[in-house]
Amino acid sequence: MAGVQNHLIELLPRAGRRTLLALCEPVDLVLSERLCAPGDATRYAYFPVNSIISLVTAIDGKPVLEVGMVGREGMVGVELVLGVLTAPWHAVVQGAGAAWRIPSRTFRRELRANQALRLGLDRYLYVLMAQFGAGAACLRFHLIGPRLARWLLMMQDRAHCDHFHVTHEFLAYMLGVRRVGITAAAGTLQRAGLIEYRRGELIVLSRSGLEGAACGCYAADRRSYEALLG
Amino acid sequence: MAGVQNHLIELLPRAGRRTLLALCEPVDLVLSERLCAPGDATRYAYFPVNSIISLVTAIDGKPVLEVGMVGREGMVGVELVLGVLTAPWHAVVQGAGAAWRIPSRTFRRELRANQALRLGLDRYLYVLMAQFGAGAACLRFHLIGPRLARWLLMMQDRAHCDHFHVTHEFLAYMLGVRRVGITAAAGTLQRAGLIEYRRGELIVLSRSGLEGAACGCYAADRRSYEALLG
DNA sequence: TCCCCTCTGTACGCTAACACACGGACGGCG
DNA sequence: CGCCGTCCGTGTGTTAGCGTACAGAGGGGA
Repeated sequence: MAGVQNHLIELLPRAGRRTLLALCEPVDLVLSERLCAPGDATRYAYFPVNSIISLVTAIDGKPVLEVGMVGREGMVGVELVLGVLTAPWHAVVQGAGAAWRIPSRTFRRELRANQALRLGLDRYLYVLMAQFGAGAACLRFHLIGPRLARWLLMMQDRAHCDHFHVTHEFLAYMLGVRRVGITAAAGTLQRAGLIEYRRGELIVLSRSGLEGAACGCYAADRRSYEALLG
Repeated sequence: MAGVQNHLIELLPRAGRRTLLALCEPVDLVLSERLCAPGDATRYAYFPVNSIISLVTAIDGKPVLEVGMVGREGMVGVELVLGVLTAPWHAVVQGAGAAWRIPSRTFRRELRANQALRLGLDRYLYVLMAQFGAGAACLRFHLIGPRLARWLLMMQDRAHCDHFHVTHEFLAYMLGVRRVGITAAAGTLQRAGLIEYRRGELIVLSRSGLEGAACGCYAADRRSYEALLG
């Protein structure tokens, strides 16, 4: 029980937590694994422990832009909470690690029985929606540099360590920009001494520096989460 | 009962519909009225009949970009469904008209009692989330022209008439672009014979033409709604 | 050790959209 | 009828980011 390590589960009262965990199985998610795709029936819900999953939206079926990031503060498969069996986006493992997994049917049954679970996940859904709204504005009005800084901070929050495996190419994909755009922005952050990277490994040197470089959306997101699930 | 005219309510079984309507009162929403703002406690939920409401997201407290549009196919106040009492965005009346209104407390109580209501609204929430995700990609990758065409079509669907009162200035605000950008795009649509406008009045001349000019996001949104609430 | 593949740096031309500014046109109101 | 506020058209210069292309630098595998 001490090793649960998913915030949404930890928020449950003792009894509800125990029954939910009894229905879950621990899994190791591997890098680039696709947990679901739009249109496909969702087979499992996931509660990440130290894994990280990106929610990636598609245009004409092709995934093009990250719209959400899920770590131990959240879950993958929110559509099940709303009684829908297919996901509206791709969910791609972006940081390998452990997660709790529960079959869709079992999860939906438990949702009906476990009131506290339902209430907690409803709040998480609200936070997600709020982030989507704010994220759209960020995408439209903020420059690549601040957006990159924000992304790195979100990543670090979920990775719980200061270095991770990402290429410029990948970052460009997540932020919906060209690789060259990332090279420029990341170069600036590196010259400022905030990060350091080489060949796909990136290290955060100054968290506070990044917070200064990031747009206000990062702080806003955190406040929103804290207020409802803190 | 014949005059209900809100799709979410009409989807309810006869009994549930009747009890919900008994708790609602009809109101007339006036142009530019603000139904809620982020941070404020939501006082009422609204089920538009022939009114139209824009959901507008803010950066640093200033509303800057429309992220959703609500007409008789939806509702304002979804946060209440998730058990949260404050809205994450502004809701601004964009087309005057009638709506059903229900106080927050009453609505939440009814939600607990009326299972069908809850199930229907959950699905609506899913559609909203899906639209937010897709909308972000649209915002990022599509040009002003197609986005404008899409917006006009969404508006027409909800207004149920082919002319409405909007200025270029206002359209620019909704789409998060400059007024001049709209002038250029709207001029193109007008020269193509798809719309006609003068001094704040805009008329759709060719719906099918607009459908051709709009990005695929319009059709995708409709499909998504039809699939779940059609 | 050498090769090849991946990743990063840089360069060039292009364009959608930006900021700002101004003039003209319509229309309500006195 | 004339005034003035609102709304639309246009023009000029600027910029962030795009598409593309190529070269060098690591690093792993044969």
